[in-house]
Amino acid sequence: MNDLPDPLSSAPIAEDGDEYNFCSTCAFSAACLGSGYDKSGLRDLHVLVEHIGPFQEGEHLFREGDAFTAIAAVRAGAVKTYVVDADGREQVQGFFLPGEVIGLSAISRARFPCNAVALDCVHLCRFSFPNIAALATRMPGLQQQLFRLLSQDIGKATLLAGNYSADERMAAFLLELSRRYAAPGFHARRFQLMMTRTDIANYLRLASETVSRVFRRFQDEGLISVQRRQIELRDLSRLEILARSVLRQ
Amino acid sequence: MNDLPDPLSSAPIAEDGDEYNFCSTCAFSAACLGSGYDKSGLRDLHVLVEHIGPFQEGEHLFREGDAFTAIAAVRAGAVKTYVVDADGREQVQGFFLPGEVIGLSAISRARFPCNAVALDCVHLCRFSFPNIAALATRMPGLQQQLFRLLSQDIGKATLLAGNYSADERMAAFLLELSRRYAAPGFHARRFQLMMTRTDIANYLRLASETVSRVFRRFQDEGLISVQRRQIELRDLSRLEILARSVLRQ
DNA sequence: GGTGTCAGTTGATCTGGATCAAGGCACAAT
DNA sequence: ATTGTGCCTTGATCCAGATCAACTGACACC
Repeated sequence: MNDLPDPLSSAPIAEDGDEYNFCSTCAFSAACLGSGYDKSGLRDLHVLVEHIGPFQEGEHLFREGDAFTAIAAVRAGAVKTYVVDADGREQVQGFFLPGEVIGLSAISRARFPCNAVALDCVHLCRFSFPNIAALATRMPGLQQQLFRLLSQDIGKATLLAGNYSADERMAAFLLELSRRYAAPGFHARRFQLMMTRTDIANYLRLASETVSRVFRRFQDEGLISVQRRQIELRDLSRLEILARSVLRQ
Repeated sequence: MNDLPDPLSSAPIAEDGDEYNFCSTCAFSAACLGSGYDKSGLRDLHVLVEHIGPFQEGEHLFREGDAFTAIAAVRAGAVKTYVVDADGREQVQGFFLPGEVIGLSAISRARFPCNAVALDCVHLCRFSFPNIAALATRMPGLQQQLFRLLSQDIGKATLLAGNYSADERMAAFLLELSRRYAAPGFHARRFQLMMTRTDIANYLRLASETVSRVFRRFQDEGLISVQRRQIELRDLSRLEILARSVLRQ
């Protein structure tokens, strides 16, 4: 098993006698706790958070074309976003782990450009976008955080756009997952894949058979150990060499 | 030749006796002219614009790793952004035409994640990012516009991440160029490619030979007519059918 | 225990596009 | 005119990864 920090635990923030319970995975906590925040803004942010869920495995959080009203941070569980192309093939656009923010790509057209589905039991922190944008005008730290998150997603999308081999993609994918699991305190080298081989394949633009074969070869070469969905990264430095073109540093 | 609107012309904006000269291609004009803007904000935005250039063909606007201090809208000319991967191969990330904004992907790390080079004679409108962000706290319309632009770029990057054939990619590329040329008033169906076949290939993750062959085949099939870098789209509806999976609507 | 189902594996074959190789074409410098 | 020198085209061959097909293994339900 993964060693999991309790994903639903909250971090109480004492402030002048008031106390706000931000969930520990909320992506905006940092912005709010940053220096120079507006005290009443902190209260407002707390008020406009809505804890929603649980969503069961397979349940949709939103669908392509739905009106966009809110972004959401994952509190617990994992989410897959995808579109279905003209020929009915699924293109996976991304996976979202605890602490990560979903929905930023919907801002520009005010509609969700993709579907989002729970890969296991998912809890979210929901933020009305008009409200959080209004609040951001009073909290420069929050505005900065939003700009940062949006900008990060551009970079993330650019990664898998590159022209890379199956091995490079897979190594980058595993290291990326590792980094992102480690961020909120999960184990960096042993983790549970929450998606099917087919999902991974659709994300990396490979066939699922190729995913199987690369896993097998990586295991035979001592890079990883994989058993069903349990992954252990056994040779980070060789994985990093494989992934260096994709991850660029 | 393309029929070009004068790219350096300015749109004078009369406002209570004051008059500001925003260049006609400046991507923020719209935000500033939207309802509910702050009058002094308009003045401030005007002040923080810096018209820079010209950059000659081949000259770099910035390089990977450079400190990020400003975003820029293209006033005239075309820009290519790219990275060079571990094996020395160039990966083209995007092309920027008049009216489009460069540098948004640099916000999150405060450094440019790529190189930008002029493809012909380029003029820019430069906006200090700290200043424009500060101004955005007073002009909700400007903040919205920034969010929109950032969000749009996520979608743009997601497009070419998909798993598409050479024909689909090329058709989508041509239609996308057409749409983007048309936006600031250029001819939508006849235009000049400003980049080499190799650039297009690196952008679409193809070999330049493949780009040549697809052009030739598209021409033989009556979809386009191409002569050196002069392109004419001759059958938009068939191109749209080819591109429908990529462009998704 | 049987049997359905879905996820994953493994092997055999096929193919889209890459790579390799050889010219061609437009334009600049001598 | 001659000789570059990029850029582009065209043809021949190759190969990474897709596709097709058969099978396995885990788990749920009767």
